Amino acid sequence: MDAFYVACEVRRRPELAGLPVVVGGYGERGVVAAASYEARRHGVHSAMPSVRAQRLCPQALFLPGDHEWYAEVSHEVFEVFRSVTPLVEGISLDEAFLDVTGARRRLGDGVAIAHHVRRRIADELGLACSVGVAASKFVAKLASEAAKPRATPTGIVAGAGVVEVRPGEELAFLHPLAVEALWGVGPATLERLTRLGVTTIGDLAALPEAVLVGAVGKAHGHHLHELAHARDDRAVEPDRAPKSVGHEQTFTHDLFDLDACRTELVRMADAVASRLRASGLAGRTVTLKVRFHDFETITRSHTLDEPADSGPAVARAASSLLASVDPTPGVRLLGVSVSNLAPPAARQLTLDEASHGAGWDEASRAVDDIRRRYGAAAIGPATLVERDGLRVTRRGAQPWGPGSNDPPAE
DNA sequence: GGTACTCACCTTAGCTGC
DNA sequence: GACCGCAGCTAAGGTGAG
Repeated sequence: MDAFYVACEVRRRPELAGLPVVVGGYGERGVVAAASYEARRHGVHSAMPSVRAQRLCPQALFLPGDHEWYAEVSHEVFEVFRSVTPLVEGISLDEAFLDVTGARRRLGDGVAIAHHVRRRIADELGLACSVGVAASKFVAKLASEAAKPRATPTGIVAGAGVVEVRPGEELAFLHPLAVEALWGVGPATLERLTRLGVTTIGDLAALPEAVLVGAVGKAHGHHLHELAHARDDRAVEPDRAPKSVGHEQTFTHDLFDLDACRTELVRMADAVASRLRASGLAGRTVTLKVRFHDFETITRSHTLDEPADSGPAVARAASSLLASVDPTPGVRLLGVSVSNLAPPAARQLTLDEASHGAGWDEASRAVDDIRRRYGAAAIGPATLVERDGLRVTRRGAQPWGPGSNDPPAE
C-alpha cells in the first residue's frame, strides 16, 4: 500500500488529500510512522524523529495515529487479497505476498491479476497500492518498490503501479540496484559491504561467497549471496504462528527508581498476558528489556518451568529480572516480551505456585470477559490503581513514542 | 543531538548431559 | 578422574523490516 497510514487518514478525512501529512508520535521522543508524498518532498520519511520532520516541513499536519482504524482498513484490504487467492502471507498491516499460481486460470496472468487487485482496492476501498510481479518473493518485493510513486524536491513522480520481472530477467533487474535495497542489508551490513567495495547488487553477486561469509557471518552471507544471484525459493506461507509477544514503551521522562519501573512492568505484563490469552497461547521465556538514558540497551531473560499466560506470572518473572538492574542512570524504555510460545498447559498447581499467585487462570478469564464487555481500561492490576489511577496499555495505544496522542493544535 | 514499537532471526558464549 | 566432542538448551546481544 502507498503511504498506508496517511491514506487511511485521508479516506476518513478527504480534505487532507494533497496536503503534507505526517502520522506518528509527536512528543520530543516521537518518530514518524508515515508521511504523505507531499511531506516526503521536503525530506520527511518514516522512522525520522518527529522534531526533525517538523523542522524540515513546518507546514505539515501532524496526526497522532490510530492503530485500530488502520487495522480495520487493513482487514478490508486483506479480504480483497483473499478473494483472489487463499495463499496470502501478510508482512505487516499494509504489505503481503500473494501466491496467485492457482488463480491464473480464473483471472489471467500475474500482471492481469495485479491490475485486478489494484483496481478493486482503488474502487472498493479508495486506496492506492503498488504491485510487483515475479517468480520469487524478494524479487516481487523489489519490483513493488519500483512500482511506487516517488517524491522529489521538484514534485511527485507517479509510479507504474505494476512492475513485472519475468523469469530470466531477474539478474538484469537486480544488479543495477543499490545493495541496501536487498532485504537483510541494514546500516550495519551496508557498512561492512561498503568496506569491501560493494555498492550494487551486481557487485555483491561478483563477490565470492567465502568473502561475504567472512564479512557478515555464515547464515547471513550465504543468504545474501543467494539473493544476489536471484535464488530464492521461499514459499508464500499463509499461516505463520507468532514466536513472541511483547510490549515496550519509551517514557516521556526517564524513570530513576525500581518501584516506578516495577509499576510500568506490571502494566506491560498485564497487556502482554492479555494478548497471549487472546491468541490462545502461553510462553515459557520472559524477557525484560531496559534502555537507559544514554541509549545503552540490555536484555535479561528467564525461562520458566511452565508456560505462563497470566499477568501476575509474567509480571513476577519480569520483576525478578528487574531486581538485578540499576535504574539510577535513568531508564527511558522498558519492555516485556514472552517467547518460547505454546498452548497453555493444563496442569495441577504446585504448592509454591498456589502460594505465589500462579493460579490465575480463572481470574484471567474473568478479566478478559470484563474487558470484552466494557473495554480495556475497565479492569487492571491493583498496583496501577493504587499508584496512579488505572491505565491499561492497549496494543497500539502509544504506537510511535510518548506524546503520540497529544498532537499540536491544527 | 537525536533516535518508536513489534517481531523475526542470527551469533556467541556458557552450561549440562552423554 | 580428567578430558574431548557433540547436541541441546539458555542467556545476552545484535541486526533488520515495516
